[in-house]
Amino acid sequence: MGTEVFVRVVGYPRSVPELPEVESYRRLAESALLRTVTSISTPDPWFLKGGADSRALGRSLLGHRFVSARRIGKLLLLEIDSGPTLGIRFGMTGTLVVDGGAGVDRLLYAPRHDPAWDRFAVGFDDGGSLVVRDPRRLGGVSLDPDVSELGPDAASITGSELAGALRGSTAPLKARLLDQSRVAGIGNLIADELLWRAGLSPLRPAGSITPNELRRLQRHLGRTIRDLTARGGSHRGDLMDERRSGGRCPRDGTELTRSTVGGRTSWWCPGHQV
DNA sequence: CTCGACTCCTGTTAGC
DNA sequence: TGCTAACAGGAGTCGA
Repeated sequence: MGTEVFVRVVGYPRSVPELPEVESYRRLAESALLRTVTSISTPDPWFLKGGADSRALGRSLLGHRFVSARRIGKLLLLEIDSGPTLGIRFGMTGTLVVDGGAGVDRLLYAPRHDPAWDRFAVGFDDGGSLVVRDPRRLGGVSLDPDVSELGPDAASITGSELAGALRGSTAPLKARLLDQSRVAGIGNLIADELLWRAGLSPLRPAGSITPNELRRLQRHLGRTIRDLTARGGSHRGDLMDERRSGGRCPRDGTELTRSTVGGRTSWWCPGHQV
């Protein structure tokens, strides 16, 4: 290969690890199953959470194999053949890299691959590797992460579970949907896309959602996650390109409103989201 | 218990 | 053109 084609990535990196991204990491991680770990790299102590220091990780991983890759919300769980389970959170900018290929979005931060962004890695006896790459260090790895605080997974939540997650709450609807202890897996981009599709204002008190609206929300939640997963990421929503100052509703042309809800920037259509 | 505000982190970008 | 401050957001903590 003589010429390196240098593709400049324009704009803010848009592929934030929400449910679709982590699900694709999970599938990728399946290619790392049943391979014996012979080395680990933990260059960033900050990235090791819940007391999972280098020594504990080495003891749990060296000579062992991952036997299953599960996901709850945005948490990836790699079960080890014996002992604790490895938990991986990707924060805002994390990606999973197995055997040198990028996980979900090769363009995220590509082509720059600062080696310092590799916060955690295991090497296999066949020469391959599993690497967690996270420029902004908001992710982390842990052993036996506490999953009891996570709500039902957004991809498979039932209507009654969703109703229970919203019932009686005075918090804004979107804030409740972003609360991982209520529903696991919804991030800021999916929340905006979902509420736009369902025609619901992010500011509505969660407990004010009527049974009809709840059914609509439930239906659009499943569809939105399926759509975005099929399209390749949470940034592929119909609303995405308009999430900016001066952006207009793709449905009715109304200028979008920007609000801060649950501490997150929210773009929504005051015309049809009520 | 619930909920909002604040904090962590650092690459990117808007604005001077 | 170069610099700086604001911004992005998942998750944990804290206080009202």
